[in-house]
Amino acid sequence: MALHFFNTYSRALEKFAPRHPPNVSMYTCGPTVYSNAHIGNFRAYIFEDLLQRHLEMRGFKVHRVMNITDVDDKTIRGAREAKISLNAFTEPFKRGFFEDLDTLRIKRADEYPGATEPHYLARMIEMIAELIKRDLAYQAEDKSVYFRINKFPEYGKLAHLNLEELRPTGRVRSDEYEKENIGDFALWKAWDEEDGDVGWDSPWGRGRPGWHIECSAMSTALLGDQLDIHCGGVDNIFPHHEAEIAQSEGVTGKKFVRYWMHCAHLLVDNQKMSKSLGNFYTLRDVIAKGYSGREVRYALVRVHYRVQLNFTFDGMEESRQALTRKSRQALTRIDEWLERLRETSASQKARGTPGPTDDFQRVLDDDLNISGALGVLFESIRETNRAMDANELGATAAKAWLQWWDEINRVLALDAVETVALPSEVEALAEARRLARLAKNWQKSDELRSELNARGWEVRDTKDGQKITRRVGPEP
RNA sequence: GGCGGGGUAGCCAAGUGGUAAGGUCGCGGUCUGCAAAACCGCUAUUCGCGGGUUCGAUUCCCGCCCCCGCCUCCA
Repeated sequence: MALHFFNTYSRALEKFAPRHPPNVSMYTCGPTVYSNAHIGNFRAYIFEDLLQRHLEMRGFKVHRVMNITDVDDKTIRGAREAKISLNAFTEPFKRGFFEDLDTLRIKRADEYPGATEPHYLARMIEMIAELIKRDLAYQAEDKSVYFRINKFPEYGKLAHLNLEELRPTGRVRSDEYEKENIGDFALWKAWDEEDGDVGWDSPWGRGRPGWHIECSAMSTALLGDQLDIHCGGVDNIFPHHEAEIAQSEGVTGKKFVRYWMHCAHLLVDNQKMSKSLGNFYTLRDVIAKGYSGREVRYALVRVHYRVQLNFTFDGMEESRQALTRKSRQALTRIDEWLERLRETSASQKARGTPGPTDDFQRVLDDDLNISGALGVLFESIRETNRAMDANELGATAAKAWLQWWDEINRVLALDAVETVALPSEVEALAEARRLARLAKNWQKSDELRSELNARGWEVRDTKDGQKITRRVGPEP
């Protein structure tokens, strides 16, 4: 099966064909920097990371943009409460966001435009002016500028919503009488007292951009009028992405996005995360409980992106076990396997056994079927381990498997961190234990093993002697 | 009410019109001085429920039940 993705717009699996192969333009909705991002946010970013990495493995050259929303109600409120400037308020969260991306081994996008950058504000204003010129937007009595959805018949197509049947949910501000239609959304929000010193001048007076227009402006500025892929969480489908289509196509007259891809929500203990339920976790919260970024990455990537993922700490334990097989072992199941493969590849063994296939990649081609792909990985590990146990894996095959791992790991990014060097006192204890074992002094040997354990090191005896590894804790 | 996603072993989770990947947990075994790792074996006659189509359905169709999410600025 060739590469296929599920397109939210058509609600169907479609063969992937970018406009200008091998180039792929990809826009992903980024964070609003008013706090540290939570694990639900990262589920989306990891899905996008998997998507980018798989595309790259398949030979595409991905140009990816992720916006940073650094002005909105929440950032303004936060800055006001902290009595600091908007920029001073958002800056630490921006920095924290990039640190978190590194923790999770998420590849950097090519650009991270910010909504308050003058260049993009200018473009937003330009787009809004064009929409007004085309009668697709109007300035209301409250001085804000709104998009006129009645003039854009396509509005609602992405979400498959019949706008007449929308229920009021109480989340619509009742004071927005000024709008012609309840569904009209703000392109430019007129300044009010709550905004304090946050605001920019525009042809419609002082104010700030609406959330949706920022994405339309930055995506088209950096990627052109037509994008290959646009991603986000399902909650962005409506109204955010619907609005983006209306604004962008309203200005350019061209089809905005070819493939819309949305990931399902992450649940915690089967409920949506919320602070009041006490099931709200930032990435930092989970790391603070002793899990490594790699373990969190695995836990968030292992379930297909269109299925809701239920996050639990039992699931975190399971992820740890899947990677390491033994919770206190630092050497992972995968590393152990790689080490054996390296030894085998350096040997003179010439016996032929089947080498790797491209099953992993083929399974991912089917709308990023990660569970199937991981199944291929674990089966491969078991089969090659079995062959090595039986002394039946040749050096050439071992080399091929190592190469295979390098390839799939460019997508998974699940390799362990570098092995740390043994401190001298650990080295000394290990040497003493080696000598005790040589003398078959098992009591002494076990005492020394306990001593090493107590110092945070794990000892395993293999036919090649003892192996000392650091116990798993937070990633160094 | 509308729009989505899902109900597969204790738990997590793929998948196919021909009779259930993988992970985790548990038990037994090979190996080991003991452990660990690795490997082997066992653990769903069955895929929410009821009909239908079919030689055959978990997979297709119809109806129903349950869970979760979205419905105007939450990834």
